[in-house]
Amino acid sequence: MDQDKLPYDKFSVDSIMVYAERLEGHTLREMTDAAELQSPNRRRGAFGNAVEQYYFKYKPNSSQEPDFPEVGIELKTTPLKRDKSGRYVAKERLVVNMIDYDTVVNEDFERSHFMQKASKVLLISYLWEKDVDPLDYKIVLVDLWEIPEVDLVQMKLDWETVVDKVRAGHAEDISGSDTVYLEASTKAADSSKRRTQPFSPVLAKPRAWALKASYMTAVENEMIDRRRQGIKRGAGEKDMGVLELVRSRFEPYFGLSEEELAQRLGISKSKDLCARITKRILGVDDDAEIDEFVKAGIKPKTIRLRANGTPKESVSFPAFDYYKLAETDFEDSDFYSYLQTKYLFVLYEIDGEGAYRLRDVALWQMPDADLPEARRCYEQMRENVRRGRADVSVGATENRCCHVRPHGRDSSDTRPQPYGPPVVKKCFWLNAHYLAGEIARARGK
DNA sequence: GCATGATCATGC
DNA sequence: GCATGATCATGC
Repeated sequence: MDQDKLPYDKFSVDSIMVYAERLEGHTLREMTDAAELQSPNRRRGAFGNAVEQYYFKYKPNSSQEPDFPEVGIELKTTPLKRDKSGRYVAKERLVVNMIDYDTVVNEDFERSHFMQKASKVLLISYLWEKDVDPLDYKIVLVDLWEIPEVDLVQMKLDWETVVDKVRAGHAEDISGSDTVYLEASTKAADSSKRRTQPFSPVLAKPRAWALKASYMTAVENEMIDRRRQGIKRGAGEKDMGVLELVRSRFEPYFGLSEEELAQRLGISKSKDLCARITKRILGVDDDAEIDEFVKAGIKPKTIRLRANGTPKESVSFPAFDYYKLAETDFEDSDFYSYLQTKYLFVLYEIDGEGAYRLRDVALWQMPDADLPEARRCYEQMRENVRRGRADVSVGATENRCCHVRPHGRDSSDTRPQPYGPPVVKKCFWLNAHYLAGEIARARGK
């Protein structure tokens, strides 16, 4: 391709951005002469390639070089979709670059390969819609993105969590659930592809640095808001990772009983006392403060522990729909998305007098290694529904991680099932015993 | 102490 | 009025 014919000055960030921003509010069909994309929807990345090839007029490459090498800018296209309430959410994580286990162990975060790739990104977000030709995706946002100061601390913690595992010779134990904003996400699901690592003979899955979807959702919405209002948000002075920030909020209240907390925070004693205490301590009423939380997609859960550290109760999720269960694969299910969520466990422990005292907080997400077991529970219940036996649950003794149990107003609160009579509402629960181990692990870190 | 069915209480 | 998070109650 003839360099002289580029419709922008490749040496000028401004020129590139002015040209790029013309895309906003339009589709590729409107803005390029691309008549068709080879087998649309078929190939992943068809949209991104088309942007590079037909709009910016350069050949897509997968080399180490930035896409705009003269100014060190990386081009990233990424899909947004609308959730039930019409808000934009990132459809997927944003993959940055492959992790080379052999070299990453010698890097430091600030000068890492990841930071080189992620430090300056021309982000193009488009609205993904089912059954729509990629040429007709509407481009929602075009902006230059750099990792915000306030996010660097957590990002670095995430990076080091992963790299430390490689340094310890345990690249095969890396899990996407280890981290908060940045994750080491698996590439190539098929088990034939495995990579060597420097400090162990064990082969590990190939992984790439990626910004989590929940993080991208926050980033993109913030950019969209900012563009709409034409204002710049001043960066705060947060110097802590999410867990440290949250813990520091809770710390003054550790050791207090529910009654003492209620009194101290001016809340009446009720069944959702713990939830309200959590809200109050987190300062949910104050938008700016919970920002960190939303960005990380973290959901609080109250758990009361017995003296031996076992939760008094299992933890429930929303009730499921029997029709939906019958026809939805595990990976596409709500249950799966609940398990892909990071939770803040707010832990109360019973004392000698039988009063529950706020003891600790811990971040938890189901480890990838346990997903197959959860999947087994899901499939077993799905099978029951397909046999017209939604009344049959999956017992806590049948599955190491989770079980199925009623979850309605009362026994008359039923839902229809596809092949049998209506059955009381049910949902998936995390086994109290499984949680005991997971909580110990999460707190041990 | 544990498994499981049943129900409560609040917010939206 | 329902969905949801949380907890109670019973039987072994």
